[in-house]
Amino acid sequence: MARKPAPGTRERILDTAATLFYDHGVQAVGMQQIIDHAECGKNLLYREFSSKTELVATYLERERQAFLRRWEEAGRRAGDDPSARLIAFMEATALSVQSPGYRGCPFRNYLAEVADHDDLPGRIATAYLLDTRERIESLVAELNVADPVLLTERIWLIVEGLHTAAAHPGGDRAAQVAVSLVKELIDQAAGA
Amino acid sequence: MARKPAPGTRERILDTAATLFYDHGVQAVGMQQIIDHAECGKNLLYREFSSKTELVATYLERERQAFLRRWEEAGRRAGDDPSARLIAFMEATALSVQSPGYRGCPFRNYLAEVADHDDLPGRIATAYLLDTRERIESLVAELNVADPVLLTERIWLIVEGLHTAAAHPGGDRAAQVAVSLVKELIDQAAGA
DNA sequence: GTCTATAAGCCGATAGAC
DNA sequence: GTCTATCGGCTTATAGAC
Repeated sequence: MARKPAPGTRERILDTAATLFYDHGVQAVGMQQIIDHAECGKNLLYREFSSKTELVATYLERERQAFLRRWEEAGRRAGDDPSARLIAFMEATALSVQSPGYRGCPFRNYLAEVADHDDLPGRIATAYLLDTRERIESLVAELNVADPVLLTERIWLIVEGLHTAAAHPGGDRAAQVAVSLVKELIDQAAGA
Repeated sequence: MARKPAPGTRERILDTAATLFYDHGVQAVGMQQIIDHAECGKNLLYREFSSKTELVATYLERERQAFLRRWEEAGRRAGDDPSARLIAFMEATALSVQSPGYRGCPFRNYLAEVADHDDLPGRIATAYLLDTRERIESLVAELNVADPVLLTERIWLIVEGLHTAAAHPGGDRAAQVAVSLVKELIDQAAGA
């Protein structure tokens, strides 16, 4: 009789790969390296993930799902007020970029290191960016501001800057500065 | 006697490598690919650049020199007023990120795709970031604003965001938005 | 574990200027 | 013929894939 597949193998490989991909970049990590760290055989890895591209896509998709959960949780705690939800999103982002070992946004890093955005990982990464931007756009549309397009563009610029700046030397204060600046822009657009 | 070395060989190879490195990422481009595009032999490339790391470092260093020239030229045209110089820098940056084929800042892309920042290319890239940030800091210090540290952090956040956002889908308006936002922040900090 | 492709880097072979 | 800039193939390691 055949041996039963060990449960959680796929997740364990994916965990290992995700850590390596994030810490060293997708291109710099080889399949052999993942196998060594996951302590599995090549056959097992290729049984679960038919190619490196698929493994990368799964890694990014899992990150995307995690982002969506964080977004929903932050939104739930912030209630119905769109400005509170925007600030909650900024604070959640600020928290994530301040986590130890932060090395930039996985999606932005992927798009920076791989030029071809037409394969599955590239489509997931661009979808993440467009989706996040649209979520901000929707919340801003609920605010009663004179120029919602401008405010959306400004917040998005700060979000992009936050992810990038926090990964660079001297980026320790970026999170705090980004949150306070977005608050000020919302107040300024809504208030006065 | 002996054959004369062809003039401009080093520059031609470097031009080719720079284009490939920028368009496809440093890691994705092999030495053979550079040789094929530059239409030279391996020996010639390795005579001019002893390793790929050195070639990448030379590429980044040349980009850094080009940045310094643009900075000085923009500063010269803006005159002595620090706020005019800051805005001139933002406008020059806005222009560069709107150039066709823009695929992000070469230094930030390098740091995103290579995790080890201790080798020569990594040191050049981080030096560029710290230097640029300090230049902004110096100009802001010349302004009479209540909180120069905060204004510096805010402008830097927008600069980081501009480089990143302009490379992403829907980033067409980022340049214009970044310039106008920095103008507003300077006016707000100095004026009212 | 093995296979093929390709990476970086090295060296014998080639060829063009005197 | 001689000398050297340049070329193309070689080596070793490692990539992805079966």
